[in-house]
Amino acid sequence: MKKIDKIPLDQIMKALGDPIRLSVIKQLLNAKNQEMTCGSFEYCVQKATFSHHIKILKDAHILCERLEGVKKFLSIDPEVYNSYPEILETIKKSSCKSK
Amino acid sequence: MKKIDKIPLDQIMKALGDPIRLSVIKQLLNAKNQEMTCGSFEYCVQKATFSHHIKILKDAHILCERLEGVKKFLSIDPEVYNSYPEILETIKKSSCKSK
DNA sequence: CTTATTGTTCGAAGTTTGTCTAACAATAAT
DNA sequence: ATTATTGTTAGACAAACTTCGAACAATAAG
Repeated sequence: MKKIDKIPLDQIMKALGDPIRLSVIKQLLNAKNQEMTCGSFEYCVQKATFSHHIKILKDAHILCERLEGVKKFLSIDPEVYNSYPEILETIKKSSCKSK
Repeated sequence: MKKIDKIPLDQIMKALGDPIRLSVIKQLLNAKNQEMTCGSFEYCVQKATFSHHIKILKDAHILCERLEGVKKFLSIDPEVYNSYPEILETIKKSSCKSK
């Protein structure tokens, strides 16, 4: 149980350096309550591949989840809003497709 | 000779998702006149490897260069200041090592 | 002309990544 | 009990990435 004091920027950047993962963040920023289930995202790969990308975002502590029965609600980790607000701002403004 | 209308954010992120390359940007942000020669950077890999990372940053249109004899002065592409100022701001504030 | 400086290019080796299909697990609904 | 929904895991594979040493190229200095 190791506490992450601060997520290194290069790991954040690496995790976000992919169109699918960037799209996930963008969709979350536009979503009601800032949360979505895996299945409610729009993506252009197989389910398993998408799950893989979600895992990368969770491993990088960019996403966190909330369970509700069989559903998992994903949202952006509050720590990202605190540590890297400009990055979220940049993604929001970017033209990366969000759907 | 193709003109780049806008550099996609995911490509910027991918290029910056590496500690060496992030360090290059950080060192440039702290440098006098915002420019440095390849040889004046601090890095912990072989010369050839470093050259490879510089090439990635140039291919992503994050760096541009100015020749002066046998030296190449590298600097951050002005387009990055225009399109993604918050990212440079984030790197400047980050604790990624700059030397 | 020879040597030093500055930086790139060329394989090669090993690692990581992205993708898929298939199978699995857990809850919910019929 | 069976079936549907939601999502993960395992195995496989090709493509991309990181790194290195060695060779190369171009200019500058002796």
